[in-house]
Amino acid sequence: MKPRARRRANGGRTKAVTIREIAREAGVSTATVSRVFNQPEKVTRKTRDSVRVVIDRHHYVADGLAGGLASRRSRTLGLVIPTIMNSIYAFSTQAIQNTAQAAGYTVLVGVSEFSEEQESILVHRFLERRVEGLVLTGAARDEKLYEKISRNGVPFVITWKLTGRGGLPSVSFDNRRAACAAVDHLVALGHRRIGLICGRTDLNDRALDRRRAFEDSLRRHGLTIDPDLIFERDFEFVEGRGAMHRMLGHPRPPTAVFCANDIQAIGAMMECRETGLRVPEDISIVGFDDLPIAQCTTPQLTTVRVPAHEMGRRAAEFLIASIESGGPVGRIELPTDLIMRGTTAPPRKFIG
Amino acid sequence: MKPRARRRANGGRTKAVTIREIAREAGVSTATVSRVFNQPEKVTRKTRDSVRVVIDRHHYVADGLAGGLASRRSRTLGLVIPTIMNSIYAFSTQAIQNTAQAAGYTVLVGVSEFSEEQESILVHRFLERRVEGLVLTGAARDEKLYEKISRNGVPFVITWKLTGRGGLPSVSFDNRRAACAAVDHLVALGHRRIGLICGRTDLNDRALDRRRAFEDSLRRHGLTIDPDLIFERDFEFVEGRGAMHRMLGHPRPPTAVFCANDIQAIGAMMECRETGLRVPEDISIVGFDDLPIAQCTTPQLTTVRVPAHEMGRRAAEFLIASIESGGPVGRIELPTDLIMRGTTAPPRKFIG
DNA sequence: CCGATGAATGTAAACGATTACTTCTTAGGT
DNA sequence: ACCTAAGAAGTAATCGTTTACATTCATCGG
Repeated sequence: MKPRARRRANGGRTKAVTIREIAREAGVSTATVSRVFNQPEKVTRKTRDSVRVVIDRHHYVADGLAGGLASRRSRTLGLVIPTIMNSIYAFSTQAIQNTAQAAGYTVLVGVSEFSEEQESILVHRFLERRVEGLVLTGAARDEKLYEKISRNGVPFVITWKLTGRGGLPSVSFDNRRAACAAVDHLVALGHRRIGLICGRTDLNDRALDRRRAFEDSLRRHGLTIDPDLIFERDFEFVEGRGAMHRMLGHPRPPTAVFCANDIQAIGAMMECRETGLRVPEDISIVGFDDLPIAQCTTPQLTTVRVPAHEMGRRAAEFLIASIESGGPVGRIELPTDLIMRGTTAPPRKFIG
Repeated sequence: MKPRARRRANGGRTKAVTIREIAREAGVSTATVSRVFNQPEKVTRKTRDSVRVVIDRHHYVADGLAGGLASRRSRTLGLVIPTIMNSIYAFSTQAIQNTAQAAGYTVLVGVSEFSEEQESILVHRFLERRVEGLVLTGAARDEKLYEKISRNGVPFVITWKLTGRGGLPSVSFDNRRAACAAVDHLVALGHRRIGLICGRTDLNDRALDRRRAFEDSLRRHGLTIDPDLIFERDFEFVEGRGAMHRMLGHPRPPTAVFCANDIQAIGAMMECRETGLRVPEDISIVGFDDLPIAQCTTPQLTTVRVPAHEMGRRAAEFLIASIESGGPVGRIELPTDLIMRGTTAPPRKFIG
């Protein structure tokens, strides 16, 4: 007859008070207490106040798990982003959070670290938590995951990557179109030998789109694509810097470099400065994202502005509308802008 | 007799399959299905496999709300950070996520935007979701919130701010000690007129600690504290830049500036460069945080390295240990390092 | 061959809310 | 004074799991 261990999972901390206890002490039914929270207008002021007193006295917090189970609503959205380290995702995440919060939803954020497996695990966890909608980043994932999400009746929307018409739902700008604008700008300035620094295209379909656009644009203008001038690296200043270092070591270095994100672009600029090259006189650089820091470099970075904030907001709005109306999620294309600042100019020979 | 609307909250999307249905189709009891998920070793391989087949066929995902309710475990941690925009929080958040995930917990991230009210709302939501532990940022909040958290039996730990011994639980470095090291360094180099750029101390007790340490250090060295050289600004490059601009416009500008975070420090450096001032020959700058970008500026930024990653990891470990043992959370002080790089040097007059 | 042992599985009572329905009040119209 | 309608509050079934306890069954030492 060993003494039954009383310690529960929460370590003996007691959390006894339930809606029943509140109801008892307030002298009402549990239904009334529930109404005080969810439809206060249906309860007399007098009753409401007396219930609230008891609630406050106990610091009572209703159990959302039980509530969600009973009401079949979790008021939760799931968001999967590839990394939390690149601040560009912070903008869309922020926007989603704000929009969701305003509509009474909470956002679960998951970081996949560019791993499809990780992502799949996160989605599964979100589904377990009965998220009512899902915001995904990019579209590169096994068909089965979409199947699983759908089978569980959860609407979703893809961001940061525009899906084809009639395909999966998405709210995004077009990576190809945006990257194309950047490269075209360099070509228009007279550059003929252009390098590329981008993310790893095997892990990141946005990077792939941008690389493809880069190559297409070069081809379209009749320029050669030199694999020696294409670098796929992680999103770190040092990686951009390292890539630029190798590019400058090339026997025929480029006169311009398109960096598919600002982090790498700034790393590349740093390397140029270190090497004694002037930007844009000796070499032009275009970034992508338009992070706040792009305006703080010297010279200021020419870059592609992506509507991260608006994308997040509209994706969330779209999803919430779908949840509440039961309708399908559609497809929205957002525009991007090439912001011409100080890191691009015609190549040397064109000036002299 | 209007036709009863069938549309449910999820918009008619059907999610019918429950553990009961799985059990029925697999020809076992719900208990066995539950065990296949939670204690697979207690189920025969044969049974297990046949249950798994049914699960896969239906893309069945167990309802975590019901599970959590029944088991009284949510396997969830709550994390409140002031902003998602400053990447320094990304490091600790990342570490917390990883640690939690490895231990089987999911992290709910809430962004308070430096608002105490927002924070209070987030904590309430987390409590509703039955988080088993809470990681807070800073210690400046109404006593009642701690009371509420405790009354709900949830252990918590404070990060980014070291609490007094015997007080609230925390895992952090000491902001004052760290800031002090930075200022002492400048004084040791011979600087006598030193400026400060920091966050808004009315919203941010970490910024307050750093400002206090700055003032204490100056006082200790017998230097005057000139309010004209103290700027409290938001964490943006442009804000650091603006503050530096005003500082340089002062009739007696400082020979060194301590920036209580790297973002503002880099903004300040940019302004110096723009004005034609050389760093560190004309003016010294010390940052705080040691963001990756600090190594990519020219010259590299002298700054205080904070153990963001380790802090996150240990805070999560500490919390999880407390959850699982039922013991209290304690207090851990982590060390910081002053990383001397290229933005600090003796003031002009000391060289000549 | 028997009872004990232990592993595998089943039974059914929680878990703590929500909410469709029912009951009870009260006010107003006639 | 009576009937009705609307508003307030209560009753109790339900949500989909987990898990303590019960049951079944095969194995094994004696």
